[in-house]
Amino acid sequence: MEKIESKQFSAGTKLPSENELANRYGVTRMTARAALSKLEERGYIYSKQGKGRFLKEESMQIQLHLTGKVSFTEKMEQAGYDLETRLISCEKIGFEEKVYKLLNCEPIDHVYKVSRIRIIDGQPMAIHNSFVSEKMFPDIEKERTGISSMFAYYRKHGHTEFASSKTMLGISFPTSKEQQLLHCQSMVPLIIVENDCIDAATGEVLEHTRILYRSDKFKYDITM
Amino acid sequence: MEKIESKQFSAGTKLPSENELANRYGVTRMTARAALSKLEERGYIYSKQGKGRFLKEESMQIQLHLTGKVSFTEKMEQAGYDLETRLISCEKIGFEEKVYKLLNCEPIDHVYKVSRIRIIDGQPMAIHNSFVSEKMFPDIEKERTGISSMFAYYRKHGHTEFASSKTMLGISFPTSKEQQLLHCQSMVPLIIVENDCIDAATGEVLEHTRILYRSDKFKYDITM
DNA sequence: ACACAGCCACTTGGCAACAAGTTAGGATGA
DNA sequence: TCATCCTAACTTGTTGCCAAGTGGCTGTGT
Repeated sequence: MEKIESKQFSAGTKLPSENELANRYGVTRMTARAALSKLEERGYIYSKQGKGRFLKEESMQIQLHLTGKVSFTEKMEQAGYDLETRLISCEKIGFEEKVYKLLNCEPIDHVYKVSRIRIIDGQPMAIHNSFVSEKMFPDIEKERTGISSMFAYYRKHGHTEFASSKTMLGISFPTSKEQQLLHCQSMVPLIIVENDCIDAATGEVLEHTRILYRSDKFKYDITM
Repeated sequence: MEKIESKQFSAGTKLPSENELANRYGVTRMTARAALSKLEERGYIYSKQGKGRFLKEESMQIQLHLTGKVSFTEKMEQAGYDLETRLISCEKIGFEEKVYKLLNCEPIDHVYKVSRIRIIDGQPMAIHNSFVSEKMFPDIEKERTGISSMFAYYRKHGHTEFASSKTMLGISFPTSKEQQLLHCQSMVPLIIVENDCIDAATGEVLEHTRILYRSDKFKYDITM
């Protein structure tokens, strides 16, 4: 039904009005409205009352090697992007069986969630969540505001070599909070990548990470 | 706004009616309707006029190692799933610069698109598109109906060892045709994996593949 | 006591009229 | 001639009412 949009014009060109689309395709205005709303929720167009609907400019897609060992920061700086990482929150979380198990924690242990947002060329692109146990890093509560790079933080605690566990990829949609942080609509899929960071020397699990990427901003390279 | 659904009941439990939701959250019925429609388009719920809205049963997610070298068929049979692959179409395509370039073809050459659907335990899960040049396989037109496994077809033509090129991953939404084939709603994201299959001996590009996975049916393992 | 028809309350689906914002053009007046 | 205001014709946004489908309850006749 919304095959009209596949013609893919560019820039801020104006779309036909609801009534025009309805007449042209022999449907009611409500049907045309629903189709256009879908496009709006996917982030392809925007609408202004009294004016019309317009195509958003297509933002470039950044190529990202998902399976690599290099850190996100290094990848982006190496590719010449202006990356800023901002701390959103660092809070104790309630009991989550999955995370606790991965960190070898009991229900009475405390686990912190360190949330940071990745901003590239002024655009928020991903949310990086690190789950860290207080058991492993007792000073996490005090250090909370000063954390910029997790790797730097771990090095300060004597961990030098890192390894990665099995990494899983899934798709989800942003919560309203995540929509605000990422400046995106409710129907923009997020790519969720989860794995653990392990101290290569001792085998200890340092953190569990859950990264939420805006699926429309990246082209993911998963070559082995 | 649709945070109510995150409570995640299970099975075919009935949801509160539009009016009840509207009253409870102090919004209009249209707003509640819009939120519920989103959930319906994502494939989480279904609605019956006169009865109400109900949760769909959550279908299991199949774990799939995306970066592996083993073929999809082998992966699934090894894991004990009942996999059926059905040929949808095998047609000449118009000129597409990207595909033609990858296959080392000129605009006058003919390229075929072999479309097959992967059905696991009776449920359509993925669409597998192979782009093959007539230059490389002159009998493709005649063989079109008899193709079940692409690898078997290539072996018949003397190619024995295969390699894979760079593999790219992206997200998209299904066209109405793809919705029919995959039995899914319009807002179910598809994971698109693209790469080339190369004859390891000669280095020739045999095919370009574009696989469309239903994102809600798989958990993807991208461990290196 | 039981069968059945009709009615009512509830559900989702759909539509039509209205509201609100924008723009362009023409009438009016200095 | 030019500035200003008003109106009309568009756009999207919102509201309310009615249609259609379902199930349960009740009254009525046998």
